[in-house]
Amino acid sequence: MDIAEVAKRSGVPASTLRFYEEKGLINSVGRQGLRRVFGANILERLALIALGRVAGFSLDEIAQMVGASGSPNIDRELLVKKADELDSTIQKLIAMRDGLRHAAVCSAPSHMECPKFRRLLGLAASGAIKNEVSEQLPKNRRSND
Amino acid sequence: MDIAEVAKRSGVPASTLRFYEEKGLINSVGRQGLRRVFGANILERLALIALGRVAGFSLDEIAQMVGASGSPNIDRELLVKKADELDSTIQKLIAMRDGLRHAAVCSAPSHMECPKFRRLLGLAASGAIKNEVSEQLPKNRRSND
DNA sequence: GTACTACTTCAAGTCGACTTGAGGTCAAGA
DNA sequence: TCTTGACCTCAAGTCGACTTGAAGTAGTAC
Repeated sequence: MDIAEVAKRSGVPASTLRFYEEKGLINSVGRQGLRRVFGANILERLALIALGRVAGFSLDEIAQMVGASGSPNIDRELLVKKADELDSTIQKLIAMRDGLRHAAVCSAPSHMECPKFRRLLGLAASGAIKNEVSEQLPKNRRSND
Repeated sequence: MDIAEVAKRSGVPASTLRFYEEKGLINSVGRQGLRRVFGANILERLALIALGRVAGFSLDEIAQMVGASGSPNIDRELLVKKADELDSTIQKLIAMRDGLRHAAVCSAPSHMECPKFRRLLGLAASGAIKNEVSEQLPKNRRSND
């Protein structure tokens, strides 16, 4: 497969594939002239990378886990840790969602006068929600536009 | 309150407070010489901003909602929309968390040979999880270090 | 044999939310 | 009075994950 084929099949832009290769996240099986040639397992590898990104790993972390070569040392402890982090993120987002949903239908003249909203505000202010959440997820990626 | 006081009470660094003021997210009630003087409601305002950030609003969006002045036009429709977005984010994170958690205890010799892990991989590859999630949350903020 | 197109490299730019640094001002304490 | 230290402004830097652009090359179609 050439880079365009991989891009098409995976939805990952060619520029990103080159970038990933440079970072050591993927590699091509060889070249045809100048052009990279990728093996079939590249798609799986890209899926693995996508998975890692969604789970909140940075590209560097992912590179460490999957190495430059195969699909080896995914540290099980690390997985548990990430799962736990995700869990606490989820809890916070649930609190947020419920708060937003209530605020949307709340009959108080202004949100500031709604006790539920104020409680939510308190949560945010106290930092109960604040950090961690933002540290959890990868940066903004706009859908391959 | 001077800026240091606000910083201490809110946990928001002074540099960030200046930045927020510049952006029109907050304003001081006046000056004492050069120094900004903030009213008591600044803390509530900052909480509101923190809340917005956690909910996935950008600073610009927040600025629009809270205006430069008081706590006015928080658009209820927008709240519902954000709540829905949060909800779908939550669903995806839950899938991720469960997948990670399983992978951590899975007895398959390599993750690649575990059917559950491969299913998760498939999800990530298909884009079922992929985007939106990353577009949901604000950028990385390192806990005021 | 030449035009075309899809690839290549490498450097630089982008985005959002801040932080950092240089250089300046001002009120209070020794 | 002089120094200290907390504040000020404004410009520039940072971070991660890419994208974009310029300039070059190589395989294919005519």
